[in-house]
Amino acid sequence: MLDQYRALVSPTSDVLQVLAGPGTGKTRVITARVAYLLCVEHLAPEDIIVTTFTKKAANEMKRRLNEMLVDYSPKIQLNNLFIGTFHSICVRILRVFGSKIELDSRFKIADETDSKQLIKRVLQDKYSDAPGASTTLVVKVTDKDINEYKYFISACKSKALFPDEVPLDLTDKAFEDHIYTYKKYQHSLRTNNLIDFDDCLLLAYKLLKKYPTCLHDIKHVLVDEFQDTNLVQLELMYLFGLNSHNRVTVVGDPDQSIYGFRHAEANNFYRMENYYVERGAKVMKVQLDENYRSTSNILSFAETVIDSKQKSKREPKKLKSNTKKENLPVYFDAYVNNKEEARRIAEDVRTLDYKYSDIAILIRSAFLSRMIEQELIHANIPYIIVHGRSFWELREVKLMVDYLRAIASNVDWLGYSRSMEFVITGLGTKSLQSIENDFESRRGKGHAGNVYKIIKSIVKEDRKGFSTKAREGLRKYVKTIHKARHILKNESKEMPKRLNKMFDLVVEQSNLIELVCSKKSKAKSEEEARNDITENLNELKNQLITFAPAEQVLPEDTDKESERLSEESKDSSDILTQFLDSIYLYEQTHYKQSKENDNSEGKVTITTIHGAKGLEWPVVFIPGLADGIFPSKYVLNEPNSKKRNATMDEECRCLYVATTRAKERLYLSYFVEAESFWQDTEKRTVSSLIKGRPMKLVEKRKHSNYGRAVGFASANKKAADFEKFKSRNARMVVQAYKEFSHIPTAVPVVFTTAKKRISRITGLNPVTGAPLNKKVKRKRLGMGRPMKPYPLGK
DNA sequence: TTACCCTTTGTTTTT
DNA sequence: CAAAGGGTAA
Repeated sequence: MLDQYRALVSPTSDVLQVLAGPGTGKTRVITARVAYLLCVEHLAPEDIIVTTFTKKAANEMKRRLNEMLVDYSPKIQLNNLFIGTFHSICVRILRVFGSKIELDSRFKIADETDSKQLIKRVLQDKYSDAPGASTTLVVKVTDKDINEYKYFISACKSKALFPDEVPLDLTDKAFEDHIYTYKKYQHSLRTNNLIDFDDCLLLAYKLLKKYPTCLHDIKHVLVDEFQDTNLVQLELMYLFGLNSHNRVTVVGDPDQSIYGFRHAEANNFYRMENYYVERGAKVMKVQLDENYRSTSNILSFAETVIDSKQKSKREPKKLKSNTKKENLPVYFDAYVNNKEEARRIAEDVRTLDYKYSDIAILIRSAFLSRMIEQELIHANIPYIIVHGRSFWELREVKLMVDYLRAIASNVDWLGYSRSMEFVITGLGTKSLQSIENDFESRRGKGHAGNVYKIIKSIVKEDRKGFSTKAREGLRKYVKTIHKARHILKNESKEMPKRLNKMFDLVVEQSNLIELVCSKKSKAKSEEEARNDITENLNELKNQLITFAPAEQVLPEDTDKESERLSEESKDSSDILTQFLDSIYLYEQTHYKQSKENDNSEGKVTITTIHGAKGLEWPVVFIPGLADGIFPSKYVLNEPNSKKRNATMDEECRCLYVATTRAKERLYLSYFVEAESFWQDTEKRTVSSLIKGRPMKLVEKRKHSNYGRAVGFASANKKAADFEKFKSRNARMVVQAYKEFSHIPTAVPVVFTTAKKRISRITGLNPVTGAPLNKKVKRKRLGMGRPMKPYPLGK
């Protein structure tokens, strides 16, 4: 408590670093500090920048501030507080001042799919432009290539390096090639008037470096979760604080740094200290180590997870537990397979004397939720699952968002091309290519370029080179866009109503539901697929019409701006643009709930560990503690030992974060074998994160219903017979042929999935032999994103 | 040039 | 199971 107070009133003219272990009241300190700045130092809300890790954290902080200040000084306009993620703050700055660095302020944010698509295109062009390349031979660009370049580019951007500034790496033979690709990629982003995630930061950095006075009013900068900042973000923090004589407060915990894969560097704590000391500023450090959250058993266990290697590198820190709860042991269990594990968790959840909302299941990877959901449903336990991105990557949702992009912009080629390709039959690769060439050549000649106009003229002039079908489709497409824009401008109605009408029109005119339905697999009945799609679209519509744009307004750039904004009806396109921004900045969260009914018991939470950051529950389950899962197989298979050690340390910290979410009860477990439809089963061993740790605090439970894998031995024997066949399909066919020989079936000539084949030939269920007409009810399980959700272009 | 059928292949974490 | 890639018929 004393430490918290010291942090709070530390002189605001000094730089302040708060090193706050888990559960030590970090959020409380940073919120109180903001309140202090507002009330005691009388700073205006709009003169304070607060960066948080997520939008949710920002809202939570606003809520707490409001609570604190509502009686004391209700006049303070909290809505003017400059608060949000680094990304969203930077986007807001760029929308206003972007023109100073030749950025069209109507830019859109490119998501992962967009940027991969563009990189793919750049690579393809590079290969076909190469001397001696055959014009007919299409070079295959693999996903692996794309990811490699993407990673390289992202790493550069995270270090605030533009293509010309990347230091020459003589050890890297492909260096020039990488830089070339980086350059070309930037160029193609600009052509589409897109900026990618990293650009949000990089371009804001470029802008502020050149014109630091854009933010001349800022009097204090606060950064939460500082351990997860990367180099650009650090540089941005310096720039934000430039006009306030380095009045900066950062809060974080190096032990909880789990975003290294995003180029975050906990080292920033030291970098920052040196930077300010060199500039003659005084750097105050406050360490919080009194834990108000967890029992001492949980804390001691957590410390053993992170202990050994990492601790020697930094100042020792020992958390002291300050809670009066009963000090229960940490439980650790092994199960035969993931189904048994999930079943046991469900049983525990049901029998524990806690509200469901007090219980969380934290998983390393999203796909692990599937089995757990299944068993929770089976046990009739309500749950809520925090979807990261999967909802936004559903086909129908992405498609609709692409439509919205096309409506909001005339130059968003990716939005146009993807929605057109999907919706218009008869319009294929070549037709799209010719439109794109047209667009790019016009853009090159100094014109702004306008996809909308181009397709409109194709329709009007009956341009050659397109089939009748394609032209008819285009005509309808243009009409839909036109009508949608018209509805948005109709000022006699309120905005939500306009949006609603516009949305319905697009869905209806594009025949979107039927189209998506026909391309979905036939595993579900058609009616059900249609219901799913409609439901998802309704969810999207709901998000759109209830969307409230951020209120914080930056002072307008008085230089020139706004002439071109005036031609487009500002508010309607603005709201779409802002909505799209919020989607691409991951500010829109989507929850999936097991059931509508809201009993007082609440719901169990399922989330990834990364998504659990900053949260706490009385009861926490951490399943899947087996090598290959947690730590993930990518870490274990990393050939470069230096990298492997670094990522392994990060896995340790990840488990540290997970365990310290628990207040009273902590259940750890793992399984030997996973049940999965398509993956060959593989035996697993205890996670090396656990193995070898002092386990005196841990208790293994004796179960009455320790599960068994059914028919495991015989399955193995059979599988051995099929070894000689190379493909899995071949194995399946042979296996099915043997196993289902009681069903009258022909020897499969073509290798189709065996079960599909048999059911098609016999009209019988391949497993039971029963006639095939019962429709099985199924729910979409799992919060993992749909695997590769959307066509990545040709 | 596009549509369609078949085969192969595939799960980290996220602003 | 779900989606991408490859081949071929129309």
